[in-house]
Amino acid sequence: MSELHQNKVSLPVIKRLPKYYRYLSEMHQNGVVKVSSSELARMMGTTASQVRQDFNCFGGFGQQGIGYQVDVLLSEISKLLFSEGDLDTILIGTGRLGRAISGYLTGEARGYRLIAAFDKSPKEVGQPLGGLQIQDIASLSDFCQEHKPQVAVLCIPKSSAQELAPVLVGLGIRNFWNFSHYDLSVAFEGVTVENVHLGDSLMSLGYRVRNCQ
Amino acid sequence: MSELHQNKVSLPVIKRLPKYYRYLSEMHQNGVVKVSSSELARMMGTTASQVRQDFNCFGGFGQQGIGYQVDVLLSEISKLLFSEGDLDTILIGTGRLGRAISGYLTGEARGYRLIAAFDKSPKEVGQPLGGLQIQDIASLSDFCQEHKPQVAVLCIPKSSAQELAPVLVGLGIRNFWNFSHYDLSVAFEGVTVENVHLGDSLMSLGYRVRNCQ
DNA sequence: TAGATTGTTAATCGATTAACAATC
DNA sequence: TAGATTGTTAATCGATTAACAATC
Repeated sequence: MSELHQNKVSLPVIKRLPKYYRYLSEMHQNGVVKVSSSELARMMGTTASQVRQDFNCFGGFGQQGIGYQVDVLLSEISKLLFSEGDLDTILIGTGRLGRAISGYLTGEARGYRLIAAFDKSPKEVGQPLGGLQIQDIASLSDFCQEHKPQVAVLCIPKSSAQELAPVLVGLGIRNFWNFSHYDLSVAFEGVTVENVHLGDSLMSLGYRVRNCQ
Repeated sequence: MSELHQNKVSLPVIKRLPKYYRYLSEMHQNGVVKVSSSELARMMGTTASQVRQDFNCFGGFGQQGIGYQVDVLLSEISKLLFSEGDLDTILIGTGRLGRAISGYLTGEARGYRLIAAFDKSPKEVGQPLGGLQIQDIASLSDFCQEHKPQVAVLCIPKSSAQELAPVLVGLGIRNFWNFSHYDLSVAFEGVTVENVHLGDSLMSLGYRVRNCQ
């Protein structure tokens, strides 16, 4: 039963896939061949039930009585995460954070191709950034019409994001890695947004530290 | 009924507090005086029920029949998030990401005081970083014994995090803002960890883009 | 075959949403 | 008072965990 019956996978499951990928990659590198749901659960700090339920969202990856083959599991999850080639991606905002993220995208990340970076500051425009040349935000429209990027990474302040979001959506971009503190998903329907709200993250840590939770 | 009866607040609620804080700050700046749970819910893309349930984890912030006063709500939530002064914080790892985060901590973030930055590279050690001088990781132990930092920010690779985590925990640090791909919470009990796994975030976005969810 | 472990259904748990009495 | 809106209890929904038949 190895075909995918991935009708509608819940967000909690999707969010766990990368963690499975990390642990399985490591095991694979260490030459581990076989793993059971309970071993994997113990390593990852979860339950065997959850591991099996999660994998069964995508079809049967294991062998009853035996367990899971690490390479099979890894390649199936890789297919889910990275299939169909790299995603053409543009970066908006080349400040400190934008530059760090650009390095991450080009260097370590898998499944994405950074094809352009934009900034509105004349100081930034024309500067090199990881093999690319930073472009003026004014040329965004032309660029998108020509290259049809699939993903935009927003490393800009809230106010700029609020301004730019309708433009980007209007240009056909439907997927966002959003570092701005503007809530894209509240304003736009049918758009896929992965938020990295550093401020929120830090505040919720602060709450837990101060209130001992 | 304005006293806090905050026995044990669930993580989903805690994670929503920063978002309330953001929206209420903006309203406050715009001179909005009063808001109802349904207005706030509509703005934030949630439900009035959830807003009221959330606020009632901390006690009654509103007035029946009237609504909530923006300034009361904002100051109550600020108390929850930022009370008891700034948290002494150290940064481990001063690469691209570490530098971006350091700027964020010193510049924009509220409730934290960055008191030291460490790196193991001799190239980094001694360099200035936002008013501080980067220290050698070898002096971490002495520094912590003297200054008792409460929070460590980990901007280092997985392997370094794996090595350093027991050291940091041994030195009494119990709170982590973790950008490394090492799962601290799996290995250590009784430790508060806020993860920012950029790789995981990007992969889960990739899944949704590729599988149209 | 017996033991192990999956795939899958059922039970539990917790979070969200709805309902409504309290009250401004 | 009547209308509005909270605080809080009850109902629903969904995710996690447990149980167990299928099967290697």
